[in-house]
Amino acid sequence: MRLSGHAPGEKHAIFDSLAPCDVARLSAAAQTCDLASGDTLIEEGEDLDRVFIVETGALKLRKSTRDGRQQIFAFAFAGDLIGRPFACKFRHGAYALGPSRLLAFPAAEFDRLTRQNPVFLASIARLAFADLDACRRLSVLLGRKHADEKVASFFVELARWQGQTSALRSGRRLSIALPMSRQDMADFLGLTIETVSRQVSAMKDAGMIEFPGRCRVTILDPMAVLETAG
Amino acid sequence: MRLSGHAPGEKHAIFDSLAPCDVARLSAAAQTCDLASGDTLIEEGEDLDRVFIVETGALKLRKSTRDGRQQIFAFAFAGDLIGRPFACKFRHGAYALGPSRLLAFPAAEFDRLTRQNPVFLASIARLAFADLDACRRLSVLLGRKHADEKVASFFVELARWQGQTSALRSGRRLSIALPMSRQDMADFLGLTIETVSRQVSAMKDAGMIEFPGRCRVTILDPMAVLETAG
DNA sequence: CGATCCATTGAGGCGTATCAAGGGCTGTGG
DNA sequence: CCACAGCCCTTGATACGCCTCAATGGATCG
Repeated sequence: MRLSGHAPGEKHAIFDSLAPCDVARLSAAAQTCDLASGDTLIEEGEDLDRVFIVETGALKLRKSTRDGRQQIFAFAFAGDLIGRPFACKFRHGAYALGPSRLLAFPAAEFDRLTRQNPVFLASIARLAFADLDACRRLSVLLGRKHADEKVASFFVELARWQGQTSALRSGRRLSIALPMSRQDMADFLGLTIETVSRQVSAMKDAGMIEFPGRCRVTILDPMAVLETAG
Repeated sequence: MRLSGHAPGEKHAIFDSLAPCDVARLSAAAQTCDLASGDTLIEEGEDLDRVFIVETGALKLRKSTRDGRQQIFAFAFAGDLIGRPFACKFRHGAYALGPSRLLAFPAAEFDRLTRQNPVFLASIARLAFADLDACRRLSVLLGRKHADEKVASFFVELARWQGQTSALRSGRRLSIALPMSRQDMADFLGLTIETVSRQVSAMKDAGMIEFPGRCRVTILDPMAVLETAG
């Protein structure tokens, strides 16, 4: 995986501020980590001794209550960072949605970079603020939206995660990868799998979406989806 | 307000990394901002041309849907930062819960400090990560907890906001300021005011809490509250 | 081709929202 | 100091949306 030389828009442009010697040092310390569908990358409460960059595939980030109810608050796609500096424990689990490959860096090495390279630190801070904005949007969804709005919002977010927001807003039909199960959608939206299924069927019947295959969704009427999302 | 010389634990220790000349420059640019109960500090979508530090009082941070449903995702107390670097718009409104005093700094000045002082930037990043953790806890609450668990969790968070977490976990009775209305609690918990009122009454009847006055709550049985919070 | 897992659909119940009325602070003015 | 007004807050009755439980349907993989 390239650690530098990315376009400014690309997600892991975070490494572009690094000096060549730091890139070399990081690359030397990096380990590749392959996961199969459903595999656990980290469990809630595990020591944060490594940070990860998703290279291919997708993961879900999830917290649980003591009695096993689960809430997904984010999905991680290629280029996304899992882990952070200044922390000693993961406060959430991370699980592969499908076959995925990640790069793992020692947290100590990562922390050193944040301390020595302010531009790198600024990139990390920007990521944190972006994650915060996403989580606050999720709060509005979870606290104040109805099931139909939640499911429509899910497809809007799905487009965003894959850099398709402007394509969606253009109003033209749009096909997007859907690597997560109905259960994952339910755990993200604070619903049950049955309610998600019913709402998805309703949107299908309304001609807003269709499913060319299990792992793909086509937004037939982006404007209607955006409108329903609220 | 002192901008430096704080104990490491204090919230606005973020300014402690600043050189004396930067403190002087910030102080010179700072304006005091007094709000009465219910006043608007900023509206959703407003230009982020200033950042604020809460000096006294408390505020609610809130997002709304187009049709007026509201979700509070955080409260800001003395020492808390409202605003951020690297941004051009507020994505939320901020409203005073009671008489409050804030310090306002030009965003440009604030941004300059983050660029020139890596230790200051690191403090801001730590704040962002702390806010992110809080918002993720809120996601679990909103998506997966029942009304009774939500209200109990609210009192746990209330203690946390006021630095009383360890006092709460000690198990001894504890009196905390409650500057927000039932409506604010409802808007934070994703409930209606009536449901909040019913759950609060149930906790009162169960001997878990009591109200010495409208703006104060006494946790009579911290262990029961923590247990109910889940 | 069958087994398995995931998704869909249906029936019924529960929890929270909604609608409506009454209670009790709190602050103000007589 | 008391009376009154206004605003929160509380409590009750009912409705509705989502959850739960149950069975069927359909895709994927051995």
